[in-house]
Amino acid sequence: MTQEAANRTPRPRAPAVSRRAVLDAAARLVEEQGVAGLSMRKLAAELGVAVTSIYWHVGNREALLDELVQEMVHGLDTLPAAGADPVARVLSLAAGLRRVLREHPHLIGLVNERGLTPAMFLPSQRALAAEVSAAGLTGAQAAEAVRAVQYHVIGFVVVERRTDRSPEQRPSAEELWSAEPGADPALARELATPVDLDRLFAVSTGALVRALLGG
Amino acid sequence: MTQEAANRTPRPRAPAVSRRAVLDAAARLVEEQGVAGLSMRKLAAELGVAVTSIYWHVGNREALLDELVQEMVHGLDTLPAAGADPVARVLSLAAGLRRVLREHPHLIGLVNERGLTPAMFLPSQRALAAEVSAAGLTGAQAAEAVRAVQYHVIGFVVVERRTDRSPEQRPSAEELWSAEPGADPALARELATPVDLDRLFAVSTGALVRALLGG
DNA sequence: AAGCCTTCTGTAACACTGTTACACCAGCGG
DNA sequence: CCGCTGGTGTAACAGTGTTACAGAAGGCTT
Repeated sequence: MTQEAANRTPRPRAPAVSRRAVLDAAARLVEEQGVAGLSMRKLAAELGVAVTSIYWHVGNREALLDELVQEMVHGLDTLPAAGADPVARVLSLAAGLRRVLREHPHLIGLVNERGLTPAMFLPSQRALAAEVSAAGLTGAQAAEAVRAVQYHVIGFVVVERRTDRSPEQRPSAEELWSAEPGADPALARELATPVDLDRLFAVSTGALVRALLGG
Repeated sequence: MTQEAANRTPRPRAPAVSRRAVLDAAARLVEEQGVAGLSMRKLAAELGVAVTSIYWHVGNREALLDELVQEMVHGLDTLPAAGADPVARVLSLAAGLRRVLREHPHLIGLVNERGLTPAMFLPSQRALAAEVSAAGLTGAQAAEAVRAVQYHVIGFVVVERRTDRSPEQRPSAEELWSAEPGADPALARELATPVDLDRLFAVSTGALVRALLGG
């Protein structure tokens, strides 16, 4: 009986912090310093309060993160699908999904650790399902197409996010490929170039969707 | 001067632990309990030695993990490509890459945090490049195909690994889709079914590769 | 043989983490 | 006035990575 009790009575004495304030401060900390940067003591200090107050309001760290994730997931809007044909519409959904995921870098990991992945991706899954149906696919084949696109996008974002975060890759792909030309020098030269993630996403997702939808 | 000095002289007094023993014990701990389960004190206790000895031999935790990852990466064999046509050969490479990644669950995260991704994936990238060239692609288009396949496979494995690890998903996809049939009941029924990851991988990768290679 | 120098180990501490047992204070209802 | 409930604070426990420092033991030079 922590938060429920607090909400029932209109507080006897003005509390130093509210559950809302704790959640907001925690969200800010996570956004600034990542999940590892969220410590109960830092949070308490930030709010000018003792640690035990935090615990009283939110239970413990795990519950706090649970709540944060719940709120973030509910804050995600349903994506609009734009375009004339189903392929274009699915691609716009994929691009939108990628954009949303990139805007919430810490979210994917948190969501999966908490077993909320299906809930989080249900809106996009529903939107994808509608477009896949419109493209003429049904049953198992349609389900596979939906999931294939989802896995592809989520996986891509996870990988590209890591590419972003990582500092200078020590033996960089550039050096490695410059050292070993291989059969096709033009290919080696290209692979020695930094990745254009936007383009790579467009190309790979386009290829996948067209193949799946038979466009 | 920790490890280098130790290797120069044939040890004056028989040391209680060797750098090798530390690395092996650490690898075992990581394999059993994950990266978070590797603590310097646990490691020392396991070896019947004080913590400072660990630090003397490997520097610190970060350097220890660095070394572990280096060894694991070097232990990865080059994948063989099997099949008649380029599409089949690329697919066999993709399947092999997935298999290897699944066998080392902790590796991907560690590698990326340490900026070793290009070094780790160079062998598979080279193999993919050869097959893509054999399929007739050149230059930028070939490079995009190589990278698209790589991102797809790595992303898929990351996502499916999380699916595995996560405990019971709280509002499971099954419940969610049973509650909301949508337009195509057969599709909803399929999406309410647990994912067959092997099949999904085969379907999505097959579609992607065929589209990229024009097969 | 004496002394030093390098290698390696141990003790004990610092600062940090999540968490909790416990005391306390203030306002409300009886 | 008394006690109950809501909310806060102090201080501790166990755990983490890391390090300053004290040693011990063998090889080297003098």
